[in-house]
Order: sequence, then C-alpha cells, then structure tokens
Amino acid sequence: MGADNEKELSLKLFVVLTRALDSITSKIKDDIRGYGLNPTEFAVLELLYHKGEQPIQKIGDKVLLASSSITYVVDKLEKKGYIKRKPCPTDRRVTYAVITELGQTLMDEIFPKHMDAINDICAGLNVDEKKLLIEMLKKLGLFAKSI
Amino acid sequence: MGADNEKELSLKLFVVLTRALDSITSKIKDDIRGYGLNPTEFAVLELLYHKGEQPIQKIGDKVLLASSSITYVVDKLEKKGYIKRKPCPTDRRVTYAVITELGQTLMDEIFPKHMDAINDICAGLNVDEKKLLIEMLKKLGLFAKSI
DNA sequence: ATAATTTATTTCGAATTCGAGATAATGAAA
DNA sequence: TTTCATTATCTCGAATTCGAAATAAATTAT
Repeated sequence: MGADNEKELSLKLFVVLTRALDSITSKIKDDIRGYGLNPTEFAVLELLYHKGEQPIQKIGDKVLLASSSITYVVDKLEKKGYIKRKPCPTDRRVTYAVITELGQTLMDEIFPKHMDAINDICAGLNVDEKKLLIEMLKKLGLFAKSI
Repeated sequence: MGADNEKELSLKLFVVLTRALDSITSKIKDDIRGYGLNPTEFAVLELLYHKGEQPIQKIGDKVLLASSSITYVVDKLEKKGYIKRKPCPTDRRVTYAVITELGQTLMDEIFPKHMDAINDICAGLNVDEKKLLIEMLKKLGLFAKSI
C-alpha cells in the first residue's frame, strides 16, 4: 500500500492531491451553481468584489485563465448585469471590469454563504492542521512553480 | 496576512490548495505533452498499463471523467493505436479497453521518465513532509467527499 | 518624427468536457 | 414470460477553455 521509494511517494502525493481537490471543488461547484454562476464567473466576480475594478488582463493572472477566456467570462457577467466594462482614461488599450450595484448586492448576499459552505467542506481538519497544510502546500507549490 | 478566523482559514486553504495543484499540473502537462499525449489520454493509458484491461465505464470512475468523455478519449487513443476495444464475452453491454503492443512500448518508454519528472516537480518537500501531507490530504478529501 | 517593438483586448477555430437522451442488453418482479 | 427497472455505451449539442492571429494603442529605438 505505502509507497516504497521517493518517486512512488511523489506520484502518490500528486494523486492524493488531485483527488482531494477534486472532492472539494466538486462540493464547492454545487454551492456556486446554487447562486446561478459557474466557478469561473464566481471567481471573477469575487475578485472585483474584494479588490475593486481590475484591468481585464490582470484578471487572468489571478483567476488562472487565458486572456481570451477572460473576454468570454466578462461578456457573460456583463450580460447578466453583474459587471460592466469601463475604458481606462489614460491608456486606451486597457479596459477595466467593474462590479455593478446588482453584482454588489448579489455578492453581499451569497459570499457569506459561500464561505460557510467552504468551511463546512473543509471541516475534516482542525485549525492547526489547516495552518500546517497551508504552509506545506505553499512550499510545494512555490518550488514547483520555480522549476 | 494570516487568516484571523476559521472560515477565512478554510478559504485560504482552498485557494492555496488550488494554486499548488495548478503549479504542479502545469509542469506535469508540459511533461506529458512531450510524449504526444494530453493528460487525460495519459491517465487512461496509464490505468490500462498498470491495471490491465478495464470496462470503459470503470475507467471514468478512476480518471474522474463522465462516460461520454471516456468514449471520446478512448476513440482518440484507439485512433493513435495505443489501445483497442474488446467486447466482453459474457455481457454484451460491456466493452473493455485494452492496451496494445504499441501502447505498451510507449509506456515502457515514457512512464519512468514521467515518474522522474513528477519527483523533480515535487522536490520542494522531503519524504517525511510528503507522507504527512498525504495523510492530511486524505483526511481532508475523504471528509469533503462524505458530506 | 518614423519605424519597430511591446502590450491589451478581442476574434476565431479547435479541443475537451459535460449532461441529456438514445440504444441495447441484462436482471428483477409480476 | 412479459414487463419494468437498471446498466453500459454512445450520440449529440452546449459550455468552457485554449492558442494563434487580428486589431489597436502605447512605448522604445533610430
């Protein structure tokens, strides 16, 4: 059962990591669908909600999405009335995405629920374990990114 | 910087988990593309390589994919000649996917390289840390799935 | 000042995934 | 046995994502 050498251990880590995140995101998706959004729309909306207006291009960095995909998501959120585009006055290449009143109202309503849901989903570990896990994941992730 | 209550800690855990896995999978994808496969194709091929022939439906469970998606991936691998379909003699609803000689040869060649790559990518933690991380992720994931 | 390069966004087509429904076979119930 | 429900696979259309190329504006270099 246990990995008998470091390579197998690394592979096992990758598999367990993938499956753990899959279990979690599958539940989180259920929560988000209940708000009439998909996970990407929610992520973009949340970014604007918490960090204020953003150049469209910067959204991609934070939400881990290609710029062409951002265009698509921003279009959808705009059609739903939750955000709007706003041209940058100093650089005409740039377009900001800004959350609307409707978007604000929605997020005021659903974000607390969303946090509760995530907390419930992550209740398999206690506070200290979560802190430890976060540190280890940061270490793992930063190293992987640096290669 | 640090989360000041449990809900924020859970949210942070989710974000860090997502980003860590993203950093890792992005590197693993690079590795797999180098073998002329995409990650899903590789996962299916690896399953058949290590676990032997599988009913198409069971592949979906292990690779976390809907049955209609499995059909698509199996079609592609079959066209590439790495696997073939084999009807089940006792249950005519069932079709097995079986790795071919060509698929075997490919995996004999690339799987060791793939394990090396994963090990390099995961080298940010030592063996004990990996073991600990695995246990915590299992605990987290199993709980999330059970909700 | 003009040209060349870089940057931001969008368009377009392709790849991947899903869910709902179709088809066919098996198993259970009457 | 005939019917009903379940199971396995596939088809189809829609959603999402990407990468390459197009467009347009800003910046840098000559």
